[in-house]
Amino acid sequence: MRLAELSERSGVSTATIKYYLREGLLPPGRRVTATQAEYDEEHLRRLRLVRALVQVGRVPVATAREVLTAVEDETAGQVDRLGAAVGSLPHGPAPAPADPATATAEHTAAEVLRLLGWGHHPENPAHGMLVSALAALGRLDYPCGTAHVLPYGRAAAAIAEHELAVIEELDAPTTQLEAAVALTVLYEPVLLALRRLAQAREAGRRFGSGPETNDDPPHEAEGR
Amino acid sequence: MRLAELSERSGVSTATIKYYLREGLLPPGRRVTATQAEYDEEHLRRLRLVRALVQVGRVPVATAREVLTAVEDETAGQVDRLGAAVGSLPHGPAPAPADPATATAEHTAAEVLRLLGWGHHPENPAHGMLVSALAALGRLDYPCGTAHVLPYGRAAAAIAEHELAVIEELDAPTTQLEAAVALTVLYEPVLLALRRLAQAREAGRRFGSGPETNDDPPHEAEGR
DNA sequence: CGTCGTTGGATAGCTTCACTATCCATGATT
DNA sequence: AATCATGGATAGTGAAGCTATCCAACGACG
Repeated sequence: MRLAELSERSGVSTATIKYYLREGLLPPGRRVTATQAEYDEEHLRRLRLVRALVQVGRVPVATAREVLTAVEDETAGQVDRLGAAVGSLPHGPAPAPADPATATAEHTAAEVLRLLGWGHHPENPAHGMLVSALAALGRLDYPCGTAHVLPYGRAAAAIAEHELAVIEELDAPTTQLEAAVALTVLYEPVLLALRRLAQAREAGRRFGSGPETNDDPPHEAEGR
Repeated sequence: MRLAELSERSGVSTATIKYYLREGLLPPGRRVTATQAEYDEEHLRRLRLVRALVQVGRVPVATAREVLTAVEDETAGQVDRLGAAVGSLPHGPAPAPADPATATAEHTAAEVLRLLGWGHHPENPAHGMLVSALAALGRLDYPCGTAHVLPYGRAAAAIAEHELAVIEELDAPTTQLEAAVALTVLYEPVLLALRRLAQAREAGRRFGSGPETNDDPPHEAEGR
């Protein structure tokens, strides 16, 4: 298909597709003449993925390129590629080094990780993300001790277990890697949205607002 | 204290503080002469809060103003103010209205909320956030059915329950509201970072990477 | 009292990001 | 052959989040 058709089928303007091509987010099309190129279904899929990462996952364009490059890096093993890809995702500012709040946060983080039985991996960008967020909370005197953070860790463990199970029963390894990254990014807003909805419900329940909703979940079992 | 001291104590440049004053994120100082103003501890605290929301919570400056304004709106009840404040937090693009993927996502969302026994609140911005994320997943043929989303919902419920308990045992009502907003925003990176760490550990465990860490947590029981 | 550095308000400028619009040589279509 | 579409190169746009410059009024000091 031509650029125009790619644009129509994806709902992305040709100007934007050209921009993504320039930025290396999409591989160039198969050159059919000196001035025309041909794109296939794979391009369409990739374009949709990029779009989802950028718009839904709020990943910067430059970062998306890094992430997708890491996924396709043939020279590394699966786990390393996944680590590299997820590691280049946005992870906020680095923690302020010489700050007492940072020191406290480091300590809390280490303690939580120990209690959860995950090792201590300060080289993981997510660790810095955790520490700087805890430091910001500490600086404002908000509760952020081990006991406060642990429930989040337990919830995260449950989620990760579920996610890895889902990923394992997917198709090819390449697809699997891409899927792992896509699910990591695209389920973030799902999780955050559900948390906000849960908060709203819980706040309503506790402080009694407007129309009460049913208190017990009606579910009996889950069916894929 | 003067602007310069406020700057020094917060680590934020005077230029940036002036910018926040202009944007209405900080209330103006007490004017002591025609050309000089005096700031107090409350300003310092507020500045730190703004900084945390903007830098750690990735809340746009304009949005932070709306959120903080809503928190201080004396004309509404607690739950409404909280709803207004959290509702003006960033929530991604609105779901594409005439898209089949959106329709499927709406259905999944409704089903999940039903199974969890939370009502259906399409007016909540978090609901749109949930639907557009699910739609993006669906468009890419990634698993996003009810059974896949439900575990996130359960995790969110556990988290929200913990959070409301924490908020309830805080001080004054005004502080409580501000705390609710701050905790909502500032625990987002905590949760996401822990999820990524949990994923990394789980991936390592399943696909056997590098130095294995202890498999059982050293704690004895969990307190849900 | 005059000088000189400091303060803080106003204004304009800068940088990054994510696109978007224009040009134009070539190629396809009628 | 005449006209329209394609796609690469280049420059421009607008929002966001600061940052730098001016400048009149203060205020501490000699």
